[in-house]
Amino acid sequence: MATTPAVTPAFQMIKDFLLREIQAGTWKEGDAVPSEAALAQQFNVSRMTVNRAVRELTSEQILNRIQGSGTYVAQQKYQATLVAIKSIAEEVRARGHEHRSELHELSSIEANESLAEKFQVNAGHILFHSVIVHFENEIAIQVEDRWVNSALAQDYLTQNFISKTPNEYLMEVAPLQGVDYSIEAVMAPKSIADMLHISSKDACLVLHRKTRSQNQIATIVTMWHPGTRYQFTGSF
Amino acid sequence: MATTPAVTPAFQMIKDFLLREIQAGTWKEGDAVPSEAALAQQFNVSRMTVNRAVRELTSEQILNRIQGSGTYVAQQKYQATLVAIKSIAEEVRARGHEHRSELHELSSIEANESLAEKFQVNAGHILFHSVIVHFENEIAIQVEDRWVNSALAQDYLTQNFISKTPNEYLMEVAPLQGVDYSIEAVMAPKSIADMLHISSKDACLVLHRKTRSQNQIATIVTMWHPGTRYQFTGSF
DNA sequence: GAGTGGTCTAGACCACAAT
DNA sequence: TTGTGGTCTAGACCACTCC
Repeated sequence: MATTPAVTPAFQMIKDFLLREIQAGTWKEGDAVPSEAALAQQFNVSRMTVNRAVRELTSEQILNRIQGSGTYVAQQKYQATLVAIKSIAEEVRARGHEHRSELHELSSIEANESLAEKFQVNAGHILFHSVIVHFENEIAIQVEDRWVNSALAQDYLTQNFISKTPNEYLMEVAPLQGVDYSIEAVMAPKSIADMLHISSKDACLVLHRKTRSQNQIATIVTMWHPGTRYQFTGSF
Repeated sequence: MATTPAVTPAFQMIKDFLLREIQAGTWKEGDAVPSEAALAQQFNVSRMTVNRAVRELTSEQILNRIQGSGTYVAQQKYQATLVAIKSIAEEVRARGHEHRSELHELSSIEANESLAEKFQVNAGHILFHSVIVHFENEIAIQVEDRWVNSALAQDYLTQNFISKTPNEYLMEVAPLQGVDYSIEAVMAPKSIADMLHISSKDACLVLHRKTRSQNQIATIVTMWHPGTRYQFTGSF
């Protein structure tokens, strides 16, 4: 399944190259990437081959092209879909509000059977666990209960989650491959209700999310939101 | 050769042609469309130009290509994203369960100011209103409270919503242009709780959705789900 | 005017499917 | 073996942007 074809087409190699360099930060959002002519020379292929690579990346919204001007790295697409990979801190700040977080737990633990199964690792595999409460203008809006695969984020424990959220840190060290999620409404358990400063009879909007990176399960997160003051929105 | 002063590029004309013929039913799902060589001859263009048209339609999931075999019309595929435009009936049946619905209200009404604003129409504009409860294996899973723009679905009131859900009907008469949605968790109001056969203290997962079609607001729907037995899931 | 992307050609060789 | 798609070339002309 994961076997690479014996021969990768030239246009694909160019796409891979561009994606790699963008990921590596060689060109940042808004920067111009090399012209078709330059890439054609660099890869020793015809311009049409480069054109295909760049055109496809453009249709994938990785690049923007402006005729007569050049090709540029597109703005990172704020996850179009509902389940924002975008950090909650960013979201709050985007609304012009103040974001603050409280770290309630940060630990390392050997996976028991249940966790090991969820992460598709062996029992005993080291996992990191953090519990953080996020505030918007001093009002609690999210409890983030996160499990992290140590194989993908060795120094998770030494992070300072007050200035940089786990999301922001993990996006850096483990490029996202895919996401599974589910959303449900439940009554808040006492522990969660306390952290959110709501009654345990109140409805919570709960987002479960599992992210994959480098063909492993990277994180499993449960986010609890007070139903009365939080909602997911989106459009397409 | 004679450079075409084409306002529309040749590859785009070929895409349009194929889309039109598929829409018209010339080729149905699974049917083979003409080969690249045949299209090149028909449009008097080079094979590469046809290739681009067909390749793009393939990446748009309109067509499937099988090397050595041919190009085929793909299966119509519905919204992959979370907020399924897919009807709940279809979803339930896909799980191998029985779907049943109860019509609790079906009426025509002149928009008051609030509704008129939401629909971006004048006050007094005719709107249709339906309230339907959906059951999965005789367990209530959704209350669907729907407002419909009469301009886009004149015969909404004469539909038999037991055999065909509003969703299914509307998808036919008003091709979807876009969707806005939000999801929240709330305590069930008494009227909703009764229809779902839950306690009014229970958490409900509520999906608000506004669809656009033909540059108008087509429908505004609120879907109430018992939090304990319903969740949204997805991946990307 | 130089540089960029947008499009197109008329061939070519290959891998794969159907026969 | 024939027909199909998959890829690629080495040019070309055009529209547009930027200097």
